[in-house]
Amino acid sequence: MAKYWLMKSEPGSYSIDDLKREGQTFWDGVRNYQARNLMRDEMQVGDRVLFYHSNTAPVGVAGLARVVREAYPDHTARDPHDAHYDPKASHENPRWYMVDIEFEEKFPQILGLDQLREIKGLQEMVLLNRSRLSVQPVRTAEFKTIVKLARSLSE
DNA sequence: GCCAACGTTGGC
DNA sequence: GCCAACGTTGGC
Repeated sequence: MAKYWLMKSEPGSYSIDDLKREGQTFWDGVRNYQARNLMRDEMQVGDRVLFYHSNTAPVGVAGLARVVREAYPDHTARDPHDAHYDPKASHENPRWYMVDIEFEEKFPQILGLDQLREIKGLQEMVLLNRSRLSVQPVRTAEFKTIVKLARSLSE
C-alpha cells in the first residue's frame, strides 16, 4: 500500500516548476532527525507526495510527486561547500539520507494554507499542528481531500 | 524582517 | 540526563 507524505520546499530554492522541468530530483538537505527517519524508514517507491511551497506567498500545496527511489546517503552532507554541510557525516556513517521523487502534477493554483485550515477533516493534519516538520506523513483521507479540492480550483 | 515555536548542542 | 543557550524553520 502506497503511503502519503507532504514535503516542503522553499520555491526560491526548488519549486514545483523546477520539478516539472527536470522531471525528477533528489531530496537533499533534510537535517532533522524526525524527517530523516520518515524518509529512511518509512518511504517506499510508489508513495505519493504533496509538494508544499513554504516561506513564500502564498504558502500551500503546489502539486504532486511520487517517490521513485528509496532512501540513500545524502552526499551534500559531506560537501564542505554545501549549505547543508555536516562535519559529523562520514562515508561509514552518512547520518543524513535523501530519496528521489518524480514530478506528477502541478495544481492549477496553489491550495493555500489558509484554505486548508478551513476544511473540516484536515484539522488533525501534521501540517496544521506541527508546522515545522519538513517531511511529514499525511493520512489517506487527507491526501484525497486535498487532491480533489486542488483539482477543482480553476486556473 | 520579525519572532514564536521548537529542535539541537553541550556544559555540568 | 537536565536544561540553558543557541540555531533554524516558516508564517506573517
